[in-house]
Amino acid sequence: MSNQIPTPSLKRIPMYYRELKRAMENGTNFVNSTQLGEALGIPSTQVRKDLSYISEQGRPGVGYNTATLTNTLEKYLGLHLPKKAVLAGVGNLANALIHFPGFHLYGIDICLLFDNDPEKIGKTLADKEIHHIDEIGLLLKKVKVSIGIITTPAVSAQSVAQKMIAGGITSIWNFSPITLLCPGNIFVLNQDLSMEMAILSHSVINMTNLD
Amino acid sequence: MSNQIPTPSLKRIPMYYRELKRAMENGTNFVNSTQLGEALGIPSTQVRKDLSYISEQGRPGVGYNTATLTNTLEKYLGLHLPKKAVLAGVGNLANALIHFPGFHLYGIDICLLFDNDPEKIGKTLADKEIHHIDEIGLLLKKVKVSIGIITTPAVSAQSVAQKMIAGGITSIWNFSPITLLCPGNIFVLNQDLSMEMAILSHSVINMTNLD
DNA sequence: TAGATTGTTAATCGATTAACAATC
DNA sequence: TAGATTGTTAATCGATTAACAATC
Repeated sequence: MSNQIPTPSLKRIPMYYRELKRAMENGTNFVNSTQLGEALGIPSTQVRKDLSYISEQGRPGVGYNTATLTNTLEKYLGLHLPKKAVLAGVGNLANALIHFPGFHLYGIDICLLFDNDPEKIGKTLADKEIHHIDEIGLLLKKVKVSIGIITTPAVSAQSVAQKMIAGGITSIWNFSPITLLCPGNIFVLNQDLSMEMAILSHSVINMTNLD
Repeated sequence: MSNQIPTPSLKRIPMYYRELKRAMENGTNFVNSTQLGEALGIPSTQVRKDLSYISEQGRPGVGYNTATLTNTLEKYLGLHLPKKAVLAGVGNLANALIHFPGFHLYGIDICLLFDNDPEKIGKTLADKEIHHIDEIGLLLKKVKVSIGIITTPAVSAQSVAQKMIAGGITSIWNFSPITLLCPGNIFVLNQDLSMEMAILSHSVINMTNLD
């Protein structure tokens, strides 16, 4: 029963959530599928369809109660639950991520940092000590961590992933430019920014090519 | 004729390119669709289908010439052409992006930085001066820039986008947590990391829920 | 009640994939 | 020639959307 929501729909749920939070801030008590859709560039039918996978809380003639729906989506996405993460590869990207307010807002706590550069071991970033990657197994025995963030160069990524998985991590956010080979029960979210950059490049070419 | 490649296929092209570059480094002269597919977790039929939108360079019984195909994809994505970009919102994320090697490798040059914080104006990041956002129109008259990168907070993003568009920018990489309202001829690539974070959170919940 | 909007069915649209003739 | 792999057709699968009865 748990997973018959289509992947494209699932990926839109966070957008609805983001928009609902904004509606909350504006003091809007009810939103309808047309309003949500227009704010996000999505047809209202699709909004209703997507939400129907999760809730049944819309009121015909009225719309969705902002607070109730926000809460439902928050629960569905698990944002209300505290989740621990570790990060490996302490470079500029790691620095940006660790200061990113989103983690805290979405219930994710980056509690451990790792690197393999002797220069960095023992130093801190955002008040968190940087450990040697070889210590990850030992340290993960002490805390239950579900999320691993990989911001290492390509060459280290696969071995880091394996160490994380050995330590009990089940979800990986992979910023490195490599396809990780992982067991099927591990959730891998790939985020190689170069891939997006290439699409951006393509868009520039095609802009000038036509219309 | 130019755009009948399906969006999902287009999004996979950069992955093929990345993998081909790796094959080049390994000195592999030919790759076949099965190899490419296995490296990326994609069925070989889909690899051939995707590539067929762009090239017709595979040789039955042999596969694809690594160098030739790399070159074809590079051209298709426009990576070989120099492209100029500006960035608005000089925070931690901007710092990570500007030091990201990908831009250079993919032919993108971030040539101008903008912010609205008086503290930052006149200072430099990676040897580039930070200008006030209000100067963007003036400065864009001097250089032809096609890409705008928005790493500002949500509240400034829409107005920044408008200024970029007024300055002749046609492709926007939007890291801010807001849906930009832009004319239809502007290409917008949204990259709110919170959206991915929410999916990651959801994966953690569903991991523990079942199997 | 009249008007508005939901949730869902069925039709449409589009992407994936199996299968195989063509060809190196 | 025999074996391997392409490019493409047609079948399948899955997502989007139009339409509308149900309902607030």
